[in-house]
Amino acid sequence: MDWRCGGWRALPSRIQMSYDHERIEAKWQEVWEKHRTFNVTKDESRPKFYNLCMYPYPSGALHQGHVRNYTFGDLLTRYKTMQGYNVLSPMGWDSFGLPAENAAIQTGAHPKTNTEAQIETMKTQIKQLGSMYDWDRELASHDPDFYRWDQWLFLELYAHGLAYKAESLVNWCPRDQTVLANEQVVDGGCERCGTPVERRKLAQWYFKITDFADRLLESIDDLTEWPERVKTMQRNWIGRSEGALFTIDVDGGGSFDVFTTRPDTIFGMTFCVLAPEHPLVETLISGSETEDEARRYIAEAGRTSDVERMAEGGKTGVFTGAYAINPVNERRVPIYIADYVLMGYGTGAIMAVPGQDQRDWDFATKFGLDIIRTVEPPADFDGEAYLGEGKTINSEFLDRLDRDGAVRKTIEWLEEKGIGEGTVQYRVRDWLISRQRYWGSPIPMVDCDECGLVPVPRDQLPVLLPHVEDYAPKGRSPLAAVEEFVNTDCPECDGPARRETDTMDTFVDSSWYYFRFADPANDDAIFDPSQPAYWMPVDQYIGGIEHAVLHLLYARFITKFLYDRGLSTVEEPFARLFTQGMITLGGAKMSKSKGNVVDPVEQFRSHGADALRLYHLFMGPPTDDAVWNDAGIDGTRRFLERVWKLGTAEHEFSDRGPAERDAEIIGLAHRTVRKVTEDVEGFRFNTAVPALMILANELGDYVTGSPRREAFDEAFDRLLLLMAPMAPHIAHELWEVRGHGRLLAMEAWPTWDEDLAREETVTMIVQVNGKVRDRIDVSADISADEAERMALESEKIKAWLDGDQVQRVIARPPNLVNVVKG
RNA sequence: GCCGGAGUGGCGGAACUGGUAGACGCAGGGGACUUAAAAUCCUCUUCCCGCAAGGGAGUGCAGGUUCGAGUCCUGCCUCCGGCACCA
Repeated sequence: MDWRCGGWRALPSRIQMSYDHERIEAKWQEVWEKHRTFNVTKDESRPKFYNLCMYPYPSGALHQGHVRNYTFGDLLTRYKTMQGYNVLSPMGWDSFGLPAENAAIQTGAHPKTNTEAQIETMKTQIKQLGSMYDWDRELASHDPDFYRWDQWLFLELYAHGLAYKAESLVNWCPRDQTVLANEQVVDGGCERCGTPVERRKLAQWYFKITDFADRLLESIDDLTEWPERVKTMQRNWIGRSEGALFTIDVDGGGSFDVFTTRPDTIFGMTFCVLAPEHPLVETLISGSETEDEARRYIAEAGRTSDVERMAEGGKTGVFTGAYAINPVNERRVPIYIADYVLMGYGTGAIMAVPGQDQRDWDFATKFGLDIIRTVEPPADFDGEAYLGEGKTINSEFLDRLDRDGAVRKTIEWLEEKGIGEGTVQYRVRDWLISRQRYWGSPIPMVDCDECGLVPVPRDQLPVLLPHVEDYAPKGRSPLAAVEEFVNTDCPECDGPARRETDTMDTFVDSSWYYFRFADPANDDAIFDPSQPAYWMPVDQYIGGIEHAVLHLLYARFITKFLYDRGLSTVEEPFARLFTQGMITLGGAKMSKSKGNVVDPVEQFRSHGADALRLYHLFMGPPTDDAVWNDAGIDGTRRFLERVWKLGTAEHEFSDRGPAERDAEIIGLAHRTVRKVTEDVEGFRFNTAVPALMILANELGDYVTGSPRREAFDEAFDRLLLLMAPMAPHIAHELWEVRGHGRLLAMEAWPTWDEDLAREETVTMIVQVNGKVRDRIDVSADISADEAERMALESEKIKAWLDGDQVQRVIARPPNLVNVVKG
């Protein structure tokens, strides 16, 4: 019989009770908000769980990436709440920054007006998704109550020598008209707009993240619940290299320092190279015969971007006319200027060893310089520079040593002579945080002719961002044009002074906002340390992989700083990190500019938030990119319709005694609880949803054939409990319809009984020589001997054996028996 | 170049510590219901041979280990991501 049509009959009073998702979703969103289920305070009696999704930039329109993110996050909030945790799930807005400012420039509305309108729209949409937050803790980075503490943090870093202003070569985005941090340059272009960056020499503000490089690197090992991929990216970014730093004298006076990871090859140095921007260059070339050529080369190098330099292919450079003395053997070698040596790494100068370095080899062959091998390559080696292991040669006191031995001995020698030492270099640079843009937190510094740079006293915070009508980018901060902002009194001497007009990188905001969520309304301090002492670390952090280095590195740095200041009890902010994949359509990430956006708000109307949430959970492994398929959401909607009918139909229950099929459906329900619990713990939502579907489908069959009410109730209620974090609206409605008094969200997460979950019979497969030849239903606790006997008695197996000798029987009860014949 | 990750039906994807490859869903074929359509339901759906019973092949390619390999090992190919003239 067709259970969905004939196995039940709808009562007249329930005719209006079709699955009306719009009514149900609006109803429960209101209930949850009124009930304040997800508003929390410190509660030492329960274990805490801080669950956080990376706070969004308020674009004004929820997109599928947000939906995916918040669906995962909300699932966990609800799941952990049902498990009895005190769950902190806050939401806020990354509302400062270029996107907000650029959007405002396009619409003509002021960034503040625009941003605040967009926050309201997005908040409504997030609520429509049914995703629950403690809105009492809402914060927005453009709010003076928030950015005041950005400024406080800046001053705290400044006071401890970790914020400084310095002039150096920086990355400049000509389109956004501002400088960028190294982390914000991707493939030589601006992280936001892709425009190739230019190099400019400018005075800018930095946070001294390099002081924390070793700690940031070392504690990556403690992040056991972080994806390996992200940890690798951070390790690469920090880029630790062990080697030696030593001084090389210039023949005729002067000297420069070089860093090398291969001090063992020092006897192979046949020339030296300085970066074009190296401070010694000017001295070396003035008056030399190659002076004009060198000046042209330096000027050219200054104009071209890093991308262009590398695209050129081949090495370029100019002889300075000067010579250096190799300290180990007094050999006189030429000093070149070449742009393959970067001023920003190491000392901006190298000892060139073409025998063991391919870049130096390329340069040496192009300029006809000597090549000396100091590591013996294998006999069959036919390459150019040899980078492998080998015996040291042509190196006097290092000869015949292996690499490690030669490295150690060279460093000893340098240290004895007092000209060098073993050292460690990091690739990571200090974090450039000043921006020449309007929509950000003003840097709380004052420049006084008498006193120099003076920090704004903390009781004068916040330095309010003035209202400006003309905030279009001009290459310097729009604040510089606001006289009443710029002109101020020096906090030290009361004389006339000028305010710093650059604003802070928005990654400063996001580097500590998760602390503020623990104590969001504090007017007296960035937060009361007792609050994060309870809530931190974030137990689960969820967001996109694009922040693998940027935000996640900065946040780790600031947390370590706060830890050192005694403000944080944890040294790492995020205990468990989950990075979700993107949603693609037509082979590209969904974006407005590509015109491949599927608007979630439309789907709230057409399919409902629950169907959309389930589809996001179902569509594939949460970590992987997922291809959007319009028809996919039809499938999860159909599933919900079936559950709805199961929950609202009047089933014809039987008053017969318990039978095997009752035990089967209850067993399946218990197995489903086990499966879903394990899958949720392991972030395998894509396999948890099918488990629910199987249970619902089986329940559908069950109710058509004289079901017992007790068995149905036990199984179906478990289904609703399992669905509560995934499709919360429909689950709550059905829970109520079925007469349960308590709010489903407050019920305990279901448990399972292993005895009930155990399957009575299983299908044992019987193989002959590894090929499946028969299937036999057997008791789950069958013995190996019994399994073997049944297999050999099978008619099909006898036919396959065809009288041949049985060599061996492998029995793996209850699943498999393999009969091996000769 | 270096470091990660991944290749499974028409599609998204399942497959515990090596043990029924293709769960679940989508799409498609056939059927029921309907005046009809939609919706819903039933059923089939990896490929090849066969009327069928059944057989054979099959998880990027080539080998290997094993009673047995999507899973382990070796060597390739392809794709994706990160880093990259970092001394």
